[in-house]
Parts: sequence; structure tokens; C-alpha cells
Amino acid sequence: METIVKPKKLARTSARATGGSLSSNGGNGSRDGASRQALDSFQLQAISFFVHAFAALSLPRSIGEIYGLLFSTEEALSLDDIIERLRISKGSASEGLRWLRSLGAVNPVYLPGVRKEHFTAETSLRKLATGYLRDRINPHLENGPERLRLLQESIVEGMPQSSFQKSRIGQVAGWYKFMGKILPLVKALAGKF
Amino acid sequence: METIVKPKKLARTSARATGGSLSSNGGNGSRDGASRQALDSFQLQAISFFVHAFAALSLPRSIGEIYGLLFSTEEALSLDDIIERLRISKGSASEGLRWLRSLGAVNPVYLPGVRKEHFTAETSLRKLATGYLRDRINPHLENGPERLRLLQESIVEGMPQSSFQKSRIGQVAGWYKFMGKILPLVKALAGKF
DNA sequence: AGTTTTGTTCAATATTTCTTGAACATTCTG
DNA sequence: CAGAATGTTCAAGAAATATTGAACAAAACT
Repeated sequence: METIVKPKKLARTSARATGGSLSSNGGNGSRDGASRQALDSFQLQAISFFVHAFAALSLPRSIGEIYGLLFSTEEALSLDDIIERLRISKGSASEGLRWLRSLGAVNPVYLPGVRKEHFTAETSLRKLATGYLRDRINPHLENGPERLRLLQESIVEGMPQSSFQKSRIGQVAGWYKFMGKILPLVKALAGKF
Repeated sequence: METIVKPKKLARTSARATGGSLSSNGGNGSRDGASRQALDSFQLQAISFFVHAFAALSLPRSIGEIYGLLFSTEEALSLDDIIERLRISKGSASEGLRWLRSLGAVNPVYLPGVRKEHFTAETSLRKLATGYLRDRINPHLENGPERLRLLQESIVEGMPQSSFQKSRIGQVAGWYKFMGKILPLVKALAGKF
């Protein structure tokens, strides 16, 4: 849930607040074994951007980080590249990547002679919107008819309130119709950007 | 975040799974001091419906419960009515109600000679959509220009990748334009339901 | 076939978020 | 004004969710 107005409680010692601990040094190559693969300022800014944007959809930070990194990087990156640059665990990277893949927000890139799978960010609004709607919205709409039926069957005919209850069901039915109209519109408009 | 395919880990002893402990007895009046104010089957079904729907937006269960109760009840209810019927704490009820009020999802009803504030559910799709967009979407869009500027300023001119980075910024700018187009459309269409 | 590389899974842990309950503030009522 | 009724706030505890890390599986090399 999100805050409304009040300043909340001072941020309980959050060691991974904005920016966290991503390495940033002003642009070295890859030299010794310690602080390799630093992020440039554009990448840092993009990651922060997407972490914030994904958080608006209540999605975990790691997913925002991964997408932000791929979005801001021209070359395709492997799982290990992501782990190394973002300093997150293999597990997080693997699951985050899986989620992004299922949405279609990430494209596999096949590099001849390279075993590791590499990825780039998908940036087409149409594809992103379609994937998001398919994976996160449709599932909830699909059992709409079923839920509506349950609601209807819960009405006890002849009670004084059953007329009110029927009008409420009419409202819900209208909401589903609305969704049926607006989603195609969203997809269509997304296709133009 | 949401699961994709795998069955996850067996649900760690969750004492408040679906349905929880809402009183349900088959339709008594309000008699003795113990099990008063039971919910009828329509209310139970509606609450379940909205808990689910709100969860899809990652909103807390208590908010879904409160809206579901008001939605399925003809008379206006007070804070104490809600607490009694839903068996939730005063704090949850107060904050949940506050959130719903700020969204415009709930209407205060003034009853002459009654001190407690009473509420009914707002069911106009236009009002609900407008409130949701205003409270939860717009705030994120408002600092769009600022974020875009930060992104732009993070580009180091003359680097080999700066051309790629500029094209990425173009994409993001396009996304904002899309939002600027689609949101009014949503509001307009919502007005027709 | 054995070894190495690559990626997935999941129990344990860390972190975030929600709920409770009791203290506090505010507004009514007599 | 004192006392009662109503509603808000917030620290502490409970529950849900994300992350880690190490064990495991699968595929690719030799």
C-alpha cells in the first residue's frame, strides 16, 4: 500500500536505500580482480529510474535493477554480467530474468560461439504493454464470469435487500465490460509509440 | 511480485488464508452480546471478490474487506460497524477508511442526530478511476520531466555510447507521451459506464 | 564417461509491509 | 468545564515478500 500524506516513520535503518551500493567509479576498464565492471552515470541513473517505476507497480527492486541495467547497456549481457554489475545473488538474477522474459521485456540474443545466454532490453511499448496485460491483468479478468456467477448465486431471493444486491451485480458487470473495451484500446494506442 | 508457474513453497502456516474468520452464521438478527452482526452470503462473497481484486493491485487485504463490506451493504456504516462486522482493529479500519476516502471510493453520509460518521461505497467507475489515477498514477508521472532531465544530464558527451543513450532517452520520452494520451482516454471511457 | 560450465530451485534469512492495540487528540454533551 | 464518545496515530508484533547462497540439474565440452 502507499502512503497518503503523512511522513511515516523515519525509514527503519534501510541499508539498501536509493542507490544502494552499486559501484560507480568514474569509468575504469576491467582491470584487476576486485572492483571490476563499474556502472557509468547513465546506467546508474537508468537503474534508479526503473527501480522507481517498477516499485510503482509493486514489483521488487531486483527486477527494476535488471531491466534498468539492460535498458542502459548497448551490448547484450549474460546472467553473470548482471550479477557482477548489480552485485545481486544468482537466485535473484535468475528469477528476475525469468520474470522479465515471461513478460517479453527482455530479448535473448544468440551469439555464435558463446555458451552463456545473453539478453537485451525490449523497449517496444507495444510489446511491453501486451506482455504486462497478458501476464498480470488478463489472469484476473479471466475468472471474471465465474466470480460474477458466485456473486449472483449468493443472493437469497425474496429478501428485502436482494433488489439492492442485484443492482450491485449490475455495477460489477459494467466494470468488466469497461475492461473489455479499454484494454484493446490501450494495446492499439501502445502500438503507435 | 507474482508467481509465474511453479507451485511455490507450500504456504507457510498462514492463519488468515482466504475467507479468514469472518462470522457467517446463517442469518440471525442481533441478539445477545457475543456473535452479533454476522455477514450474509452476498456480503461474504463480495468481500472475497474485492479482497482478491485489490490484491491484484497489491493493496492490503483490510482495504479490500472494507470496500467489499460497504459495497455489499445498503445502509451506511460507521467505523465501529466495520470493526464489528469485519473483526479488524480500529487502526486498520481507520487507516483503510482514510485511504478509501482520499481515493473517493467511499462517501460520507450525514445522518441527522447521529454523531458517528457513516459511509457508503462509491461505485461510479468514473469517480473510482479518476481517484485511482489521481492518487496512484499521476504522482509518478508528475516528476517525469525531472527524471528525464536527470537521465539526459547523466550522458557524457563524446563517449562512443552516447548516441545509443540518446536513443534510449527518446524511448522514455515516448512512453511519457503515451501516458499523456491514454490516461484521458481511460477517464473518458470510464465516464460511459 | 567424467569434467566443467551454465542456469534453476528452494530453505533459510533479511527486509518490507500490514495489523493490532493502546495512548492521544478532538469534539460533542450535559 | 468534566466526562463521554469518536477518531487518529504510531510503536511493537505478526505476516508476507524478496534475497541470498548453496545444492542440484542439464547441457556442452574433452
